Amino acid sequence: MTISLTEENYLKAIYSLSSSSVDEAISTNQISDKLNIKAATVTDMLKRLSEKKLINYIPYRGVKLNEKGKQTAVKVVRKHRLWEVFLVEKLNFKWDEVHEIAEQLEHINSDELILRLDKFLGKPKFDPHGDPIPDAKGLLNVVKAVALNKHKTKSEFIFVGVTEHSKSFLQHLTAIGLKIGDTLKIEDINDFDNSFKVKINKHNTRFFSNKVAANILVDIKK
Amino acid sequence: MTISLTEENYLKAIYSLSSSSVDEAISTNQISDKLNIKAATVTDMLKRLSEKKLINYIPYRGVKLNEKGKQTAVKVVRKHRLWEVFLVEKLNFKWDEVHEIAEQLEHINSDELILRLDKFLGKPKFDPHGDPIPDAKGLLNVVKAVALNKHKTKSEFIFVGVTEHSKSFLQHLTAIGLKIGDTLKIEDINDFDNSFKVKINKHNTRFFSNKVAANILVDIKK
DNA sequence: AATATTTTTTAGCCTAACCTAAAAATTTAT
DNA sequence: ATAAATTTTTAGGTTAGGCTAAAAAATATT
Ligand SMILES: [Mn+2]
Ligand SMILES: [Mn+2]
Ligand SMILES: [Mn+2]
Ligand SMILES: [Mn+2]
Repeated sequence: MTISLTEENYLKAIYSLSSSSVDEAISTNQISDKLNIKAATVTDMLKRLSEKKLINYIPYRGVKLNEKGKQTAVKVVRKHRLWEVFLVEKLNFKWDEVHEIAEQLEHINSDELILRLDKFLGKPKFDPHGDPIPDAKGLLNVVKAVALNKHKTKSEFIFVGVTEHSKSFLQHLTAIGLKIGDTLKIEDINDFDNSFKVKINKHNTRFFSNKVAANILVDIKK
Repeated sequence: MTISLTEENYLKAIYSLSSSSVDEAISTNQISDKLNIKAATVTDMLKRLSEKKLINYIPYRGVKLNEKGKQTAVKVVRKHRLWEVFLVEKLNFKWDEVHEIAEQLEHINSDELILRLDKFLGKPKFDPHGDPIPDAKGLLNVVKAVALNKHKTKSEFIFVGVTEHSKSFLQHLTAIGLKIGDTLKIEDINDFDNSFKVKINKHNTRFFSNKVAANILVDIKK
């Protein structure tokens, strides 16, 4: 039984929606919004994925991935993130340029290729956006990082990832001069608009809107 | 106007058929045989490619690529061969393992990616099977190599490529111990079955069936 | 030149993956 | 507990890319 590119994209979407709302069923409309595909079409596909035993679908009640479906989705995510590492580390793309190309490459079907690509890249644990790369068994380092705007303390943080992957957001961070691994220290939070005054690498002071801060993931520096 | 994966495969097939019979129109049946798609389906597609101004198609008279179609086909070939070099040179695949994966990778759509991949690989001129890689402008080193079995002389040759790309043939050459770049000297041609007795790199004597010799391309050693 | 064979096209069908409009089920508000 | 609003499904349509069977055109044989 073969899984089409389109089916892979539906599974990936359901997987991604599931990880933000743990253990709850995903609705037709959520998938429709995420993929920009009309709800009626999504219903069609859910029936087909259910037929193929990749999901548990109850009409009107939503959908969950089963083991097979989750495995398939995680594999696509693994491929996506490995290819992003390849594009940045080996071909010198910038982190805001790789997502669209990886959207294509993630559907290339060859286990041997993933295996060798992973080895060639030195078995990376994270992609250029700080997202964890599932291992060959589908196991994934859960990232316990928290968005910068959830913190109020003036302690030091390390910038470990982003939750938004749009070109404009990533380019904005590059323009500010912020890269993954940088040290961040909250110096002030403005009462008026909840914007952040932050010191980067103990050198440069920058201001982040709350929206920017909400999409920056940090670990507390030890 | 976007060109689908399927359309790319038809254009590539027509291109490949054209290079063996220069300047003659390609028939519906030739394409049907090459792609293992029924002739009626091919006719359908030829009408569509003609609509899209990628080919010159005259019903009952066959088809030729026009400039646009040729350009598209050559670009797919360029991508295919660059990816094969990547797989062999960087990921250590064997030359008989890469074709199927390259059949997928050749459809990844990103000019910037081809550009950077080419640079990363050191702008290679030939793929692992000795096939020339078209440059960014679509220009191609014409290979003037001749099949070994066309030669009768006992002079020395260099093995520069293969005309057959099947796994079984390539594995056979590997088993014999023959690699691209090796020196070949015809020691004898058997009257009975036209098989070749050949010395490889002045060391090892091997016997090639005429069919094998027909698929080995050689240059005369200077 | 007429007939037989081969090649190609046309006609009619199918499936995957999309769509819109309408109906049905569920959820929310009164 | 109804009624209104929202969500989801069903019904019917489209396009790309495949198929088979039959018709038409081109080519080969007598
Ligand atoms: Mn991405
Ligand atoms: Mn990423
Ligand atoms: Mn190949
Ligand atoms: Mn090749």
